[in-house]
Amino acid sequence: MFDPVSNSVKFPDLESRILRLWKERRIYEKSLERRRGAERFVFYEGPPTANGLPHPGHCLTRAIKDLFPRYRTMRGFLCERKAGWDTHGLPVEVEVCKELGIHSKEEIEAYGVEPFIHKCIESVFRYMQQWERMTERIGFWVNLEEAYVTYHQSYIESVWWALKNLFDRGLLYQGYKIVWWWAQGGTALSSGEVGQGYREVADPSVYVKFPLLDDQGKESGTSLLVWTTTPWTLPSNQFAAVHPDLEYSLVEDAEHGGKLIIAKALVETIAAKVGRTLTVLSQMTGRMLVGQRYLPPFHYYYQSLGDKQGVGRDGDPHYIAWRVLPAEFVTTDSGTGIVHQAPAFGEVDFSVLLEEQSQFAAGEGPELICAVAPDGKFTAEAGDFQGRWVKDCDRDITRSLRHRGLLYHQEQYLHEYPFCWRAENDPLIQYPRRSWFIRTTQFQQQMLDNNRQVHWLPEHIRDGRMGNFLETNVDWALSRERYWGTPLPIWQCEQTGQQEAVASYEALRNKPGFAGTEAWTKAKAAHPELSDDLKIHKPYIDEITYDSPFAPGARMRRVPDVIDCWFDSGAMPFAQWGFPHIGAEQFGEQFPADFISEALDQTRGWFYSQLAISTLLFGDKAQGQPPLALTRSLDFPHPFKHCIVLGLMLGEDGQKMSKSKRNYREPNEIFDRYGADALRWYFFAQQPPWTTIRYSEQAIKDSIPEFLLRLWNVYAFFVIYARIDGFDPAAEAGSVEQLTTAELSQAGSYRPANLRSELDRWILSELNRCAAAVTELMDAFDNYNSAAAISEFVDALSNWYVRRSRDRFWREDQRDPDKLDGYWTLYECLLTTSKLIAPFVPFLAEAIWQNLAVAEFPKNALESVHLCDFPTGDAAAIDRDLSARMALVREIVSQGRAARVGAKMKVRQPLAKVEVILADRTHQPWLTEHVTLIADELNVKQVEFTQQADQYITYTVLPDLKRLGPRIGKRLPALQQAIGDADAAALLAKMESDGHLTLTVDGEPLRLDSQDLKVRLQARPGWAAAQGKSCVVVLSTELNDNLIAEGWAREIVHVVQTARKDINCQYTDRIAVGLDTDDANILAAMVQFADYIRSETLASELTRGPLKGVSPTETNVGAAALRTYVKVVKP
RNA sequence: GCGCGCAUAGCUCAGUUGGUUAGAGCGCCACCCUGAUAAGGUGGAGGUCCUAAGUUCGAAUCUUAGUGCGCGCACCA
Repeated sequence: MFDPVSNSVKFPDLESRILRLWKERRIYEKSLERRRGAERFVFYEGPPTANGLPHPGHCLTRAIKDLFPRYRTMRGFLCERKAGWDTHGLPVEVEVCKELGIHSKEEIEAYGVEPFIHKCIESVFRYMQQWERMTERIGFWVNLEEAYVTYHQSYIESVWWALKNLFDRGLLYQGYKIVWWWAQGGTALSSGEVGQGYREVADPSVYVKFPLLDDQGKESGTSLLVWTTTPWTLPSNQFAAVHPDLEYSLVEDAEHGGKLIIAKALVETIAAKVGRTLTVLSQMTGRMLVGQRYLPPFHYYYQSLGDKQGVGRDGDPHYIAWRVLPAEFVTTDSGTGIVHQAPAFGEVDFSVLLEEQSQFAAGEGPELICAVAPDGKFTAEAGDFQGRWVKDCDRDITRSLRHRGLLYHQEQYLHEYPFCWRAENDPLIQYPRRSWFIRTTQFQQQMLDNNRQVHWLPEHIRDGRMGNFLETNVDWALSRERYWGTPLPIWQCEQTGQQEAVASYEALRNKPGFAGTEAWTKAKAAHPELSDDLKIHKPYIDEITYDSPFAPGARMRRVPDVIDCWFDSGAMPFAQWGFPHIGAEQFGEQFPADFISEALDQTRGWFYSQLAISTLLFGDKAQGQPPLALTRSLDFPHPFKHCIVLGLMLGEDGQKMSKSKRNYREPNEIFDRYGADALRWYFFAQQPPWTTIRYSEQAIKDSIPEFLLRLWNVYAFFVIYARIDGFDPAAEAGSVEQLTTAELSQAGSYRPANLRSELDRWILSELNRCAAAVTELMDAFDNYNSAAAISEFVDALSNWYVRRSRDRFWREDQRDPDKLDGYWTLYECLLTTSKLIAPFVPFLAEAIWQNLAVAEFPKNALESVHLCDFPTGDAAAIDRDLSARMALVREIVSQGRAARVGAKMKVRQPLAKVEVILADRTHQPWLTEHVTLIADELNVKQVEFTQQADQYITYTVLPDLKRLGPRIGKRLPALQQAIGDADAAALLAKMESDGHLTLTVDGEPLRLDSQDLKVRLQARPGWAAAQGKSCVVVLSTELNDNLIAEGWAREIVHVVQTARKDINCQYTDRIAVGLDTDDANILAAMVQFADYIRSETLASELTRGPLKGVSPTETNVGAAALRTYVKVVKP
């Protein structure tokens, strides 16, 4: 027996009950158990960073990550889902710093690295719990107990193994490079991280004079005009660069008093900027300027090195700096065409220096000039500016230039500039630094090849965003001079500087002379609760030393760096298992992933880091690189095959979601108000997942009545009547499991579909059509169109099948075969729908299944819908003709209603006749046999399909362009003209009689068959008619006494039904009705249709006049007053 | 500056390989139903498919250019 169903359902409450059920009965575990040994569908969880609270955008990611694994599990695959947490790196350190109210590295050091690390792990742990709660609440089934965590020792050792592999192959190297440097944080950032922090800012932009020197080293009176937006780099100026082939002009600015050299193309622009006339004195090419010496804007280095010369490779002496150099990259897009070179603060400038150095004999060339310390403050070499943050000095530097007459012009320059992605107020600077790099550029082509094999959704990511990113690949800046991260596993000989990589703690312990474990032992003794994973983190790991294999007596010490946390997450395909130290079997079984999904911002993040690491480590079988010990062959793509790239979710205001703007609602509040299913359905059904999605609370709310509640009402309807009628499938069908058609058909009263009514066969056909479509779409990762198909089916079920079936369920005879057919049909539809929606809205699906299957078959039915097989549709049950026909019926009814509205004829008033004119008469014979349905819906006595309908309509005959276009192409307009000129009715008559006709088009005959022409109908004015795409419906509005009387009767029924509702009748209550009116017509109708009124209203007594002790309902029927008395009759 | 994407009804969004009358939901207006009922349903109004040029017999759809928005990239000196 089914449990009674509340008709005022609260989805959030229902969901919490389901969550308990899943947990208590371990349904997720059982869903995997059922598929043990089956083919795998491999899913990788991109680890969320555990350093902040989740917002609705994260809910979308988790919902999509749940949808496809659930679906594939129901389709028979084994899909294990291991949770994961990204726990290292800058984000965490920054969060902890905020908490401690500190910022710089000095402050962290002063606080103490050891307690700082302890804070980091605490912070991560806290956020992980928040995320776990959201994960469970949204119904994301994932194994949280065995989550991989990037700070775990086993995980780190996997990463170490990978790094050792790269190191041993010469792919991990230390280089002196200009990096994007976070001065306050004291570390370099990867290009991926830098990319996350670009912001538009206004910087000072200065035009500075560099006075040229003559042969004697005296000022010549002419200056180079140089532009920069970073005045703070001027003290470190080393060269000025010009394009050798560019034209330059010597100009005079009379007012400012001086001769200047500017690119010819920019003279006018600069004159306009300063608002003065620049008189051109002469022209020259850049080549002619090359080699000239100038006076730099600051003397800090110049005073000691200005006259210094070095021996060039040509054997001659050359000045080592402050000369004009040729450079191809100089353009006239902006500035002056002469570029200030501070090699310490620009990658290109630095390469200019290297090039220049190569022109000198060893040790003779220019050294790098850098007046800025790693903390971003000027060094003692910058005199007055010493100790000050460089960006703060821009103003004073400009002032100094002005005082000395070197500032020619100053303005604000609006441009994008990178800031630290985690410390938003810290601008990054380019800075020379020795750091560790992975030689990814060497594998650029392989990465591109690998990427090309990935099935990206949407497709354009492949060659677009991802492809372009790979095309501009640079070596991965891996090291971070920070604290909370995977330590770089490289130990260096303190004597020779030689290095080696270590792949595990075990390997380290086996080194001769291994020592330095005291720090950890002591910490653990003082804080026994400390996680053992900290043992291989800073600062403890830094204490570990061992005997150098490179020099007797020397010790090996670890380099101090930790690594980019993106490398951590990118290593998860193997590191989640601890591969290769442990977990080789799991890795072999679960590599590569069939499916991953994250938001668009992960293109340069997790998508890239995975792809890069995998390509470098595992290569491609086809390209001959020996794969590591894997059970699967290693063809591209790996480590993932299908990737859904989610669009970013914007806040309600169209802006990026941000905590400070509060332009979104906390996920928990959404769950409490609307429920997880409502949110999920909104995600899946509102738009394809890769579109930028604007958070809309209203749309989430709407998914309840539009879908969830609509289905719930059908379900509630079924249960209400099944209980009333004692419909009890379990009494008839014994051994069931998934309640499939085959299983249900054991029941005695279950009749095969072909014996059931047209309506039953229709909805079963729709059901199977829907299931087949959803299966095909979901196999192709198309959740949007799947949801649309399901929604359409539920609409058909609710608004046509149930509505059209109601009177069957009201029949007295509980064993009426047609009634039982209805129950079986609706039961099957609901059971199958529950399975279809299970991956999408798992809570509602489960609630329905629990009642319709489990409560009814407690011993036999599978205990959760999520253990069932996904319904793929039975082709034999699909009847496309029937679908088309029923669609036509629905259109006719819809047009009939429109015609009634137009004629102001309410549906309660029966009409004698409607006439239907079809544009295409293919289905007319069938319709003729099924007119009762139409008659009933439209409340008419007779439905006629009219062929000779000229009085009602005009025909327009149109060519079927889609058919004819390819065939006759350019002749189409002439054909359209010819058809337009001809008499439509005559053409149709001809077509009707001959099956084809021939028209003269462009002087040539053209034979058309019936398929080539389409008919459009238009209702003539003057009739109560409405026209749709494929039919015109004409009402006969003439009434006779009989029709009017029946109309009265229906009015009476309406009034009585309302009264039933007013006195809160149960569905099955019998009533006594008294009607009191002076209107003879109504009285007559009451007598004439007494039986009808009684049966419609469940009235056992129908009398004229008042009922004792009952207060009447006063209504007007037409012009007459009617007093209605209703009371429940005790059985 | 370069690249990727987006632009359709008041709002949120669909629109399948180019095809005749461009759809849905919400909102609005008018109604219906009353044995799923603090539900349900029907109809209507509402659209220069961002602009312009082009390709084509035919363009919301394809091409090019432009405008606006989002995102990304970086030799922004």
